Amino acid sequence: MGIQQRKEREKERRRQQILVAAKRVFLYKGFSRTTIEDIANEAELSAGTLYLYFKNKEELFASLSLRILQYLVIRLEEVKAVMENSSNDRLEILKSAMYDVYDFDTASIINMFHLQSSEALRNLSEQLLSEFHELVGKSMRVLTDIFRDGINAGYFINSAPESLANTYWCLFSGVVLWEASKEFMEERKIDIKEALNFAFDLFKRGVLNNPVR
Amino acid sequence: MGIQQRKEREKERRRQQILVAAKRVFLYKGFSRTTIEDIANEAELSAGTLYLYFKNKEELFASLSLRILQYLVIRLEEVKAVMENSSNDRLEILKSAMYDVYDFDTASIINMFHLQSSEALRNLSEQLLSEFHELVGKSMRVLTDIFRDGINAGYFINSAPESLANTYWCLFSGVVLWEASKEFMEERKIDIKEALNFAFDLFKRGVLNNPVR
Amino acid sequence: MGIQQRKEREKERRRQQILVAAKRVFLYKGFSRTTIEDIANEAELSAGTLYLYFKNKEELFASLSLRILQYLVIRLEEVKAVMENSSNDRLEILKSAMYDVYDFDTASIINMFHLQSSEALRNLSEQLLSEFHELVGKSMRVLTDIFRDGINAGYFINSAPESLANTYWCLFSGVVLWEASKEFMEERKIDIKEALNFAFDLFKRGVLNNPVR
Amino acid sequence: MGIQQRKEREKERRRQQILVAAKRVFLYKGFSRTTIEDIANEAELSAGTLYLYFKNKEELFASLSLRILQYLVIRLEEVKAVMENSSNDRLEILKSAMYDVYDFDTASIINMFHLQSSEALRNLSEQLLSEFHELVGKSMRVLTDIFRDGINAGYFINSAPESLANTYWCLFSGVVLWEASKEFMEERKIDIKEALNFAFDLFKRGVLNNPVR
DNA sequence: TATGAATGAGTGTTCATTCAT
DNA sequence: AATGAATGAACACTCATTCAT
Repeated sequence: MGIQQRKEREKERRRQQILVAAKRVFLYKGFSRTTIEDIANEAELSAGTLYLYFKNKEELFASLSLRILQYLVIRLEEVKAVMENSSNDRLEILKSAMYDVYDFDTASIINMFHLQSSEALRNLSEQLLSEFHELVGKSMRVLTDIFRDGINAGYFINSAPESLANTYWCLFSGVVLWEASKEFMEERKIDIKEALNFAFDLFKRGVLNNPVR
Repeated sequence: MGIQQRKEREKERRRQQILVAAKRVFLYKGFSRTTIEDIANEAELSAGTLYLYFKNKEELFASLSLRILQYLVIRLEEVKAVMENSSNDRLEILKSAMYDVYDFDTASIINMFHLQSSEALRNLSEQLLSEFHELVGKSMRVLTDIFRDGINAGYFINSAPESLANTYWCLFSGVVLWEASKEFMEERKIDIKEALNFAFDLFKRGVLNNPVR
Repeated sequence: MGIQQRKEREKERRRQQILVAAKRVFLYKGFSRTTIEDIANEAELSAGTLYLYFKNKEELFASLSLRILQYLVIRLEEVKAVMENSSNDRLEILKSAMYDVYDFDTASIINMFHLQSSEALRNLSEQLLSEFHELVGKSMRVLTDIFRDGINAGYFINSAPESLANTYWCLFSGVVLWEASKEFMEERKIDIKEALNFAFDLFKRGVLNNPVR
Repeated sequence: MGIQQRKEREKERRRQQILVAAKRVFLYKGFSRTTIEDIANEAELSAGTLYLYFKNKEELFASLSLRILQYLVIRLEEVKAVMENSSNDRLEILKSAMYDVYDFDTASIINMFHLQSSEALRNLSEQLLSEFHELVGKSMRVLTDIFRDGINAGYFINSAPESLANTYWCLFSGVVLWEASKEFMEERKIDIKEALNFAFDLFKRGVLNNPVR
């Protein structure tokens, strides 16, 4: 039925409309200080309507983070797959994947790291927390595989791949959070990519086995 | 006035007592979910009493972060001073200073990065925010000086010292937040120092000009 | 108009379908806790549709009670009529009528007494309240007639027939409510009839003029 | 400490003040339709204050019912004790105890029967429900003992004492609820005692073994 | 100085009812 | 006639903050 499909599409569009609004408000105000009313206003809907699409505020927030994490996992798996047939600079491929994810939904990346690094995590239901944990774990495992492969291929220094993955992740989240925080404190637009670029290059210098110097 | 002084001392001691309690609770529950009552209970005082020592919840929280930042600035300045007369491994000196700060008040370091990286920052008054900003800025400037000195001395790769300082800071905060978050998610005690060590060593490999390999 | 009539019939059937569903849900959840959505689900209709058949939730609830009361009045009038030509045991006839009513729609009887005995009454519109009052009044008047007749015929003790009717009604509602409440509290099926039987027999002993003992 | 005691007394007085207000409002509006604000207004306090004395609305409501039930149990146990040494008319003693309870707190008796007979019961927490159930059970057991004793002493007809107790309780609650309901529907003051008196007398006629007629 | 009772503003969530399709 | 998305009013409950004692 065409009608059926149109309804589906509209329902999905409405969901997106709410997610977009939520993303903006959460980014600006953080989880606790954002009210359902705020989001409803931003989405030009009534507060009650939000509950037709999301069980509660927490799930609305988590949806955003989960979505970006899902995308991250997908991109990382692609990187892993590509790498096996490639002699290209592995860290460049990885970096460009991270940028993809970052560009895909910048606000959500920041929100996600806020969620990960903050008390908001303590507000999540058991269920959502474990979904979150699961996805983060998945990302870390794939990232570890990528680094393991690079070590085995002799490109990277001989070290624990888990630790490399861990450090890479920390660097990424650290830069994103810190630059976002500067953006807020100094009230000016900041180019996070530049800082990411510098950090990743430094990381590369540290991890490559026989850098051409 | 002996009496005057004793009173002062007692007042200061009471302030500390509250700060210690607050630190514990904030670490455990985060800013939003911590109630004044929680802290009062932990400090074995009544809620009203807290307001005799701190203007509000926010200031109480910020005090902790400001204190650790003040200590950080002091230690960084020492590092800077020492470095000028030293041919020792500069990054080892810096690292050991960072560990000092970390050990000095672990809970507050984590709280401070939570504050920096999260919505809590948006709760601060103009006044506190600028104090916070000021101290962070100071730290970054001294850190930048340290790296600039290292570059000039030819130890570090030729690059923008601000960017090195920035990356160093991001790495530090990234590791601390991520490990603290893992501790929460996986409900197990995690050795943050180990992760920090790995990360700093990698950073060192990346930043040294002529590493012995 | 055959079409007209068919439409009428269908409309009435739909109304019944809703009433049946509502009865079940109200019995299980009580008035306040029952949502229109609950009833709609039970009736396999949408929430909006219910408003095509009933002005609001309250009227839907009252309809059930009014229907059972109407049936009660009819049966009581039959009893009254029968009695005038009968020398049978009057209280047995009455009791069997009460059982009829009880069996006719047990859920509604309980709902009706809940309505009568509880706050729900305070929710009714002026209009519905007076309809309800009217029907209850009618029942009581017929019941009073029945007892008056029994007194005049010398079967019952000489006393105010209104009081006998009143007590009879209280006993009936008291037993029904109490047994239904036990059913809920003790989470087991209870035979209300047994308790009713005992109560009515005791009442009979009390009211008969020359009981055979 | 006198101060300590005074505080205790004031605290208790405040609790009573709230209970009195709550009782009035609940009686007038029923549980669901009564808002915390209503009670706060009636008690001339702010809504928040109520939560310093009662965990929630439900517990506030239940407190009233539990209190009257506790009193009922006490009075019934006295009746049971007295009866063993008495040849007085047992049902008169019982009746006068019931009147005592009724007079002790009429509003609460009615509220309690509303609670027992209505959906409000479904709102209670597991904990409160079982307390309620426990007290009601206790009352019924003592009442049963009283009737058993009367049967054994040959005063009452030979029948199941549980059933007598049950019927007595149903009659009591039925009369109270019905008269209270009439009071509401007909908007006039009604003498519940008169109806109770008639009902109890009829019950007595029914239950006595060798009534003087 | 310390208390803790009281406040009242704030917020997530529910749900009866409406109405465009 | 039927739908179900949208509304918005309502409400229980929390908690930072104040202030009389």
